[in-house]
Amino acid sequence: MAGRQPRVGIVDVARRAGVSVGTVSKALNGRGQLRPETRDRVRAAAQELGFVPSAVAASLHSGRTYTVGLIMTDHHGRFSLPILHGAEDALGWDETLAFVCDTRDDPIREQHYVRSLARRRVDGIIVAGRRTEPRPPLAGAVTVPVVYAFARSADPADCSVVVDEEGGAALAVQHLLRTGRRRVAHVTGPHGHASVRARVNGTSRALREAGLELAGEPWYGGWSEVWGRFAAAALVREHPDVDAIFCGSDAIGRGVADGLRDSGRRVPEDIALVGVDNWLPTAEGCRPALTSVDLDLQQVGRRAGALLLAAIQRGGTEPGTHTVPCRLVVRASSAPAAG
Amino acid sequence: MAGRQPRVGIVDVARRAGVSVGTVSKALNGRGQLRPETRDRVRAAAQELGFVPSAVAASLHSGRTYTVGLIMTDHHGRFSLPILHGAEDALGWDETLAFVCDTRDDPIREQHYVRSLARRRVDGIIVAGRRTEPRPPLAGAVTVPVVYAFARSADPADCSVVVDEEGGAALAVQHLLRTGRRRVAHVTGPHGHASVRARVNGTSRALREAGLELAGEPWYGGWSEVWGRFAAAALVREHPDVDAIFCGSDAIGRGVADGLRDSGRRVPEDIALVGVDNWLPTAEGCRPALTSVDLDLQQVGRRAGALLLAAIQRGGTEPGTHTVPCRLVVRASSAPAAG
DNA sequence: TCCCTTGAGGAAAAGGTTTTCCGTCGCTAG
DNA sequence: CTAGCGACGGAAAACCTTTTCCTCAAGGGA
Repeated sequence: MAGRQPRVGIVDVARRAGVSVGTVSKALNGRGQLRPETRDRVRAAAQELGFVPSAVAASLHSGRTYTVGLIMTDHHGRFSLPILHGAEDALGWDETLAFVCDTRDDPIREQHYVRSLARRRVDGIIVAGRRTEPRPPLAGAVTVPVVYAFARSADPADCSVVVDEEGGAALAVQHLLRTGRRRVAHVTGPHGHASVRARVNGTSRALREAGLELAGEPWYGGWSEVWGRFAAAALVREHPDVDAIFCGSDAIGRGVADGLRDSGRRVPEDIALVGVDNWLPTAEGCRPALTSVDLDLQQVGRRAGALLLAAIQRGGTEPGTHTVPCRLVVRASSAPAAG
Repeated sequence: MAGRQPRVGIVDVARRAGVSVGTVSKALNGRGQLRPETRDRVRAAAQELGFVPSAVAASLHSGRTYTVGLIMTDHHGRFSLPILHGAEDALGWDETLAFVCDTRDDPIREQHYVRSLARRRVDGIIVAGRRTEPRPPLAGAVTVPVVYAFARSADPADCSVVVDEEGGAALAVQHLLRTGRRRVAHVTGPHGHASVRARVNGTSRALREAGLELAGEPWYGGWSEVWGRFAAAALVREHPDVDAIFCGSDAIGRGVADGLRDSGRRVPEDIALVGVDNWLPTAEGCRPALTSVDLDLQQVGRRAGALLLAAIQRGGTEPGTHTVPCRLVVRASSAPAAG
């Protein structure tokens, strides 16, 4: 199909409508002073000819492309796609389109993409990180506004939007306490991870505020179900009186749920569970369905998009790290204790 | 940052290097006849000035934007992201950038995106479907080549790349037979789904070729773990002698695995399991890890990208449906029966 | 009656490259 | 000595809109 017909341009429309090209532009964009009848005639001509104005030419003139780059580092898109959706919402999805660039964790590739985006004159760039470790800022002289989302830039002079992970952890723990739990343990990811640290802090803080403390040390491990299963078995052996476990991820949570069942503990009757990520396939596949802290990445994306838009319009981002709160999604795994 | 300095253009480079703009263009693009010394001088000037050529202006001239649209309909990106990766590989990720458009399953939105892409003069469009149901072709007069990936277009005159689902099912069954299984059952998704049908067909064919037949009817249900668990329990009751189950998805497979364990059957000792999708979080989280048919979507994307590229260069796609084979990824759930 | 104002639409510049077509210079060969 | 050629690089058109003046005509007020 589409046998390379020579594109119909604004001049063709002008000829057909019997007006000048300037008039066509005005008619189609609702600018200038035109008789309604002329406007209609032009619109009709454009319609009949199937005229599609070239955003390329328009960009050349206006200097704006209504285009942004989204640099993502998680190839599965679990974090970056919600961010993209939020950003689209904020930027006006019918106005601004996004180039999605998956760096595949290769700095060289990332550099390439940044250059590519610069050449294409994107209006701005959103960098969507993976886990919330601060990341090195984009290399090279970037001449457009950049907003880092989810993973903040290591340079505090950059503009970043992050999740309030500590607050999210507190939310989880407070919920567990409200359901009557008192002996809360914490099974989480690798020691040293920024988000692991934040969650430990939030957990401790919430417990302290309630006059309690963590049951044992946090259990550091991986992000996997296997680790969750293993940790659950060990945990009930070491702390048989635990009645709630806050898990650093849904995968861990699901592993813990299985591990507890294997150890003869019932969830939530004996032990309540809360995870993090609210990742539906895992949280809802869990037995029982897993209460989870939703990082609200879409909101992160919206915020990032709004900041980027402001930066584009004003020219230049204002530095600073913006924090978005988490939400708790309650499911069966944290139903109040029977007793 | 980026205090809206007036962009350095090719004329600035020309002035600095003491040559004309045409010469700068030639020097930077390695075209024309230039003294090496001139070339170097220009390159140096460009470097010093931090000149970044505008792809917008270049596109305006050449008519190509080195840009494609990727229309996706699965917001989680489980299918479309691998396709995007493959497409990038084929299109040259350092040449061509992709606008990613998530329709959120809204035809209006899709239309909007198509128009948006047309205005931006993308060189082509890839439509990445969800499950492999044929989908209605893009609405409106699309003037650039379109390739449908994963879900074929309902219009056979379009160009589509799909997975050989039937072959994939056969692969799974043949593998089960090779490990010594003889009584194979099939638990799958909703009756009527194109991919469900294809997998049933592939299953029957492979069994027939081995002189066997399916143990009972296929178990139609949903794509969820819950369905898998339920089906497993019912299945062992109704067909106690089954020694292998081919599951229509990894989620189902995982549910089946759990259901079997609950029913006191061991996987793989008593019953071997194979799933479809090779979706790591599910397949590897499964106990035991689930052997799975990998749809090789990246390959689908590569193929689609290659076809699109050819169409762009020649102007117009050649119609037809292209099929990409699946791969089997063997894990613990299908180890040979002990006996 | 004449000037001014307002409404409608045209002409042309601008935006940043690429590319084609020429011109010039320095040589070489006849 | 001159025609001709090769090497190098400049001038300008082309790509497609948008936007800023401008012009022209008609109508209104003094």
